[in-house]
Amino acid sequence: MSPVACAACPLRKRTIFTPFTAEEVVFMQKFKVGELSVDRGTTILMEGSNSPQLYTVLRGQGIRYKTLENGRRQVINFLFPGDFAGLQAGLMGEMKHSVEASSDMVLCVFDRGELWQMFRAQPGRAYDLTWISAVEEHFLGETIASLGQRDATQRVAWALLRMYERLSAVGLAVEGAVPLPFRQQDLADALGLSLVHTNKTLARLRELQLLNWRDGRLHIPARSELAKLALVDLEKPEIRPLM
Amino acid sequence: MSPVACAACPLRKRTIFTPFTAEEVVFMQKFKVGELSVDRGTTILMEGSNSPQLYTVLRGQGIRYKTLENGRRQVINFLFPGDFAGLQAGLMGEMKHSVEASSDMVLCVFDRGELWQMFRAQPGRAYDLTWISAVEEHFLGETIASLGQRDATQRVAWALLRMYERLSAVGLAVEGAVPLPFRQQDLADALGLSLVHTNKTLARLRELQLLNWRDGRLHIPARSELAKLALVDLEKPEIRPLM
DNA sequence: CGTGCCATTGATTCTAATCAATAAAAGTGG
DNA sequence: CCACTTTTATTGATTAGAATCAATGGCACG
Repeated sequence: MSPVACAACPLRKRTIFTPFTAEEVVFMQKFKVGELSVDRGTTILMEGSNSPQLYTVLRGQGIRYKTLENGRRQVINFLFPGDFAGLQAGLMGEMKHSVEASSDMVLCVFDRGELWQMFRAQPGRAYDLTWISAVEEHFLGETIASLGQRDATQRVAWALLRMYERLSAVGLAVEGAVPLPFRQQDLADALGLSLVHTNKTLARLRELQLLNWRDGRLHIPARSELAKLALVDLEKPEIRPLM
Repeated sequence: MSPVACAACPLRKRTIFTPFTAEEVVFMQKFKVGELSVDRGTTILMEGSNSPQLYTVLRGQGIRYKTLENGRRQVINFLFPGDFAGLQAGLMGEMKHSVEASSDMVLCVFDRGELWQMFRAQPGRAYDLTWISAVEEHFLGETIASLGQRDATQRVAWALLRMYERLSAVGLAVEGAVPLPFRQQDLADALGLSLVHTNKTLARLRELQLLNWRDGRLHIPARSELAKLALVDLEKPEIRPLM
């Protein structure tokens, strides 16, 4: 498929993203050096590597994870359309986690070498990038709070509700369901739970009619019920910039 | 005490921080609008508030935490000399966590209104700010991995070792010990453990002669032993900018 | 000298991990 | 297209690590 022009970017229309000026669209079009299409299962960025590229997810979903000395894997978070990846390598010289595609994906590719130029010539875009980073920090803080303070049921409810809301915000909800290509093992590794316990917890939430995740689709019949259980405030979604 | 001139900043000499150019020192001196001295126990930033100020910790230590719907508290991380605070309010309009002083503290104060000016006039400093944010993201990712994949003993060892290294890097180690003003409850809330279990875990690590935290001082007799237990790679410290 | 905060220790309970086995799908190669 | 392997999901039985409950001691402070 031919690359999506920034002027016609389907994500930019979504209200969770802050608007671009015409000038910014022009700049981003220059900044964008191409598109990367990968199959499900592909490693896009590798922990410890020093990728020359930065990415914005255009289509598909993935995971960010890191591996500990003892071999255990922690999924840091999930990657959805509109998410930015590769900043760590861009600024700190190497990735501190890996990124893998959980479905087929398409990513906008930016040249890391141009990053400094962006800071000089486009302070507005630089500001937005910092903002993106601050939003990311915020979400990681939420995750820490979940792992530290929520029990298994609340954690699973919290994670799936969050993903449901995020995917809805980029227009992927169809009849109360969103596509969710992850494995139960991925969720377990994200929440610090064993696979077995995650499975049993999902079964319980399904019994309670609070959610139904099967065949790669997540159905949530009653958002607010699930939100109550998950101790989530169904606030208006966090508005943030898109890169 | 009279304010510290940026030119004479004691932190800037530390090798964990990237060097400033002479021009940057001049700019920071203008950007710095004053100093804030607070007593132990003071709330510096409040979750949900929209502070007009940004801070860099000059002296003392604190905690960042958030409170869940169920009243439980999660300590997101600890604040040490050189750490930057308030960016979330600066960019997203409100703080997503609170910041409290765990010892008496002195902070450099910057005017949030000047932030945008910094992005326009000092792309290098803007770049550094994004870098700081990326480093923060990295550490939060590490924390997530700890909460998700390490058991109680490893978590306590990991956290205390990390704090020891960080405090050493800013010159606070004296005879194998660093000042650590936190309560056991703070550590418990940071690691997602109960106070009782944290206390018992500390006692066990003390028996093993791996660490000794008492009277506000943390002694670590054999760093590498503790690192092995904590599954920590005693790499060279992460170099990062100072704001 | 009482009150409150923080640290410590023992006893008990329970959530989630581990172990084990099977079922259901999805690829793979001849 | 069908045997065969691999991956992913499900369920039951047992164990273990950490939470909760409960009580005490040491200190600082008004």
